[in-house]
Amino acid sequence: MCKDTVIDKMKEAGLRITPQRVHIVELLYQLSHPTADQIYLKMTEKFPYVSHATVYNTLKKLKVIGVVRELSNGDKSSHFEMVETEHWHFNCKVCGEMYDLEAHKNEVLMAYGTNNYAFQVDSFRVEFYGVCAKCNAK
Amino acid sequence: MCKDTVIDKMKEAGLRITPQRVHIVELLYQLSHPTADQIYLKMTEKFPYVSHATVYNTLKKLKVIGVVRELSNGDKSSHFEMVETEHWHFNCKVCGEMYDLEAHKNEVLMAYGTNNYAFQVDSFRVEFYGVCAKCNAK
DNA sequence: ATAGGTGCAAAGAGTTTGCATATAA
DNA sequence: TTATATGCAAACTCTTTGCACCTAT
Repeated sequence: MCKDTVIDKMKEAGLRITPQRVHIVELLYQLSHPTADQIYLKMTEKFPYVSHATVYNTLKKLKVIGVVRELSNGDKSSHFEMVETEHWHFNCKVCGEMYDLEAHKNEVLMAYGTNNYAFQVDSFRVEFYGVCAKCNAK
Repeated sequence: MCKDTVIDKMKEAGLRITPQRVHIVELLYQLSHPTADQIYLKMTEKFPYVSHATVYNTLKKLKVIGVVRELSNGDKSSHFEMVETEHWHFNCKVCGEMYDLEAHKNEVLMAYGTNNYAFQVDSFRVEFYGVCAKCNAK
């Protein structure tokens, strides 16, 4: 999903396309699953008077219309990323780094349950997102 | 992993086995991925003067020794669960409910990309936990 | 005996809200 | 034109911290 598609979806959803919002979308592509505050800090380079409210508010709306996903792994603050269908992350319990796994996917899968790989994988979980049976029935 | 195994791991890690901590472990089994505050509230039934500090502190230590995992999906507060190797959750974007998927796993997998199932699956992600290559090399 | 845990209260951090002003449509 | 977004500041919620007392080992 490219930037223009995201902006189209925002228009469809009745959201206004402001320069701030466009830049937030751009930063979501540029930065690697940033926190709200990381986006805020980058924003200030282009919009020195941007407020936290704008960043949080926009991220929340992008999430509601389904183009952004909020991630957290028990760090203080949430991370955000553009929604793509398949998603793989590796979370290091030592340094707290969150890796995107497009490149390392097979290596991590192989590493699961062995000690012979650069990544040491202790466990994994799978998260599905959508509408549950109960809400679907309404 | 049963309660006694968890308590053994706590001893091995040099943690003291207090009545409060035993009860927190029990509640982690009884409740379905509770928040810290849900555990705190249940605690007060047995320990009327328990403090938030005790609950948060204990959950953190259980997490560090690897028997508890902290989950979050952008709700205000984190959810906690006992670590088991394979983990599947379904997160409903309408009601916010988090379902354990042992029973529904196949149904959810089938539902991915179709409209013919009770669960409507929009996307998924996979989270691995362990030690990254960089930290492993140290 | 003593290192570590508990309960209390206050502080900290991230996020949200209310409101006046500004702006996209 | 006008409904919506922005920026500011204050409020709110979740989590952590400091400290005196207590307790598991």
